[in-house]
Amino acid sequence: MGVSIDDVAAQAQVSTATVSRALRGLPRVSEATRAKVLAVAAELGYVPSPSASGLATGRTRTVGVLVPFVDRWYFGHAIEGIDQVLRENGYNLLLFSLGGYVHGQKRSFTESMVRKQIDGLLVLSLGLSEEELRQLHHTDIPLLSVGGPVAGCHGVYIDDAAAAATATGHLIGLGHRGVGHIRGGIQDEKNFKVPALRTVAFETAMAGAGLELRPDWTAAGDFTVADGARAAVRIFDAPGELPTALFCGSDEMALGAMFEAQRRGIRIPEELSVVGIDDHDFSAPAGLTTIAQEPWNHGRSAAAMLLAELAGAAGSVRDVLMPFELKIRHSTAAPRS
Amino acid sequence: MGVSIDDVAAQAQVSTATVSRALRGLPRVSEATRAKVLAVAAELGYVPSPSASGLATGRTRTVGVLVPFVDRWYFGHAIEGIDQVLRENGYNLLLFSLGGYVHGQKRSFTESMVRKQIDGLLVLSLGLSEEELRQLHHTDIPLLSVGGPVAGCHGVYIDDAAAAATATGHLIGLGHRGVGHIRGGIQDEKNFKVPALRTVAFETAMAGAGLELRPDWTAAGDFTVADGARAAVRIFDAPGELPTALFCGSDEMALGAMFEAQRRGIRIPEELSVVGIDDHDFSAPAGLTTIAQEPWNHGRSAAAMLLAELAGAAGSVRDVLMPFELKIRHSTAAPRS
DNA sequence: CTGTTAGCGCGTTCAG
DNA sequence: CTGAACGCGCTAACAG
Repeated sequence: MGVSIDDVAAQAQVSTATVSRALRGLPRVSEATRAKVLAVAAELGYVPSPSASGLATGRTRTVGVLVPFVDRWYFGHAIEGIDQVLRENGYNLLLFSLGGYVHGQKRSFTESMVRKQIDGLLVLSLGLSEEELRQLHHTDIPLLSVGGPVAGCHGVYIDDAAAAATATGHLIGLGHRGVGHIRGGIQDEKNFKVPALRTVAFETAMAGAGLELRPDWTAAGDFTVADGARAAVRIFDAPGELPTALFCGSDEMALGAMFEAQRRGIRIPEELSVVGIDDHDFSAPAGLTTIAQEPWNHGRSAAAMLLAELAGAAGSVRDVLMPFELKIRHSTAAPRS
Repeated sequence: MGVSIDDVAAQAQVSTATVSRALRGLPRVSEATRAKVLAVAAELGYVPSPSASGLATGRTRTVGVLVPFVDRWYFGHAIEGIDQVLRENGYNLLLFSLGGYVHGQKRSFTESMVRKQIDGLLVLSLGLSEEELRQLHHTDIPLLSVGGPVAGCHGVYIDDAAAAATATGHLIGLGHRGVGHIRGGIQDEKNFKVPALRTVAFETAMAGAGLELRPDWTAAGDFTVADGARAAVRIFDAPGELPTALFCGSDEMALGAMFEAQRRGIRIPEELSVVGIDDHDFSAPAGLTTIAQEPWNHGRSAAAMLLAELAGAAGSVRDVLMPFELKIRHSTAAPRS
């Protein structure tokens, strides 16, 4: 079954040490014998055992990716980007998903899951508890966050406050004065700061323009379409006049609000402008104005930095701010009157 | 740094063999010494090295998951389900994504990626080439497909033909006679049969009802919203009358078509009924009538079977048909006149 | 019930 | 430039 390095060595009539050196492109091997070894290895279909080389070197050529969900827009795309550069460099991707809160039970992530299994870890938009963070740092493997700031480690993400401010500014610039808000973070996941950053930036922008924050025009959701629709219901059902615009903490929630508006015959953008953040795959087809970010590039960038660090370039892992861009489509316009 | 089994053995004043037995819950260890070992291990924060035990046992407690994309509805949810049961059983999940066709270059999946790294493999809705399949079987690790039939190995998925027939039947039962079709599979991925199964079932159902298949009412997409919208453009732009209903190969395409219809002021369901397959997260909020399937359960079921097989229950891996259900919402109704 | 002894397959000194 | 020998950390077979 398993053809090992000894088989190759025997067949090539050299020692296992030479095979090892030849196959890994190390110097101190004559071109002749290297060619010979390569040929024999290929012929025998030899592939080194990761377990064995892992044991010998202490490195697994595997990086862990910790995510709260894999089935959400940002994470799916980020993982895709990470996978690309990992694979390009011969690294494996070990996935750890917390799967939201299955059955209300939080699945915890512990050092033991990581111990000696991975060379580095990418943490996606996830607030780790102090305890978990401490354990992780204790293992001394390189750590990097993607999608949002995580206390105690560097990360790659967009400036969420600036993004939210831009979106809000777009609405205000259009002339809107009654702006509602569907914010994220209803679940209040520990240390996950993105929803709060966007919320605060919105409120600051509104205050800066001298506009009122109306509680009855504010609702929270957990970043999903369904929650966006539910939040919209609460705002639309509030007594009195409706806002002329809605700032949503994520495109999914914005889209949910649009569905609800459509259900009620509220015309967009004539009666209501809606803006989100993300540039979800559905946003362009739906004509949603939004702040675009590219999670796959966040993933690529983060993975590249982590690999550089693993390759020995200490200090490669640092904070990186990714670009975002306002994409004006058909869901926003100047208010009616 | 790494506290090894020897450290535990020394500290507990027993042999490494005893430590190994105690920690793995094997018999032939007195409760007293087992407790002692457990205590010491906990105190020292000992965690076995996967590489070492992998080398010794030949098993990695890791299963590979091969997907065409991770950032698509079906796959993201299926992976989530797989991850759950794997984690519950102490297994790791090694992810291999083909990432669609990055830069037009197909990333190939080879035996070497798997060699000695995983104990089993779950292939998600992916047509492997004959060559790849042969290589994989050659490694003799258990193989199981999820989401669609793959020649040469068992799988868990829904009866796509029946699902498509049910959706089509719903339209016909409502009285529609002019039914358009947005089908999947434009990319024609090798061996990926799901789009074709749904397409054929639709055409058979139409023929069975004595209804005409009009080429100008047919368009193809690759299962995404954007493509659904594009396909709808082609159908809506066709000269002559429009169909009164549209059967779509996936919810994403159905949703794309709905966006395009809305853009043109075509009212749903008054002027056009739309039905899809999947029950995508956006479908309920959008009011889309569809055939619901639950990919996370497909993943859970497949992972469970694979684990049973790995646990020694030969024959555990077999074909399983998962349920689907017609969910009537607001996108379908009887035709106007 | 427990300890001793071999490897598992590969990387890595250190001689030559 | 090459080979022999040891060790990585753990499990498995065999004694005791």
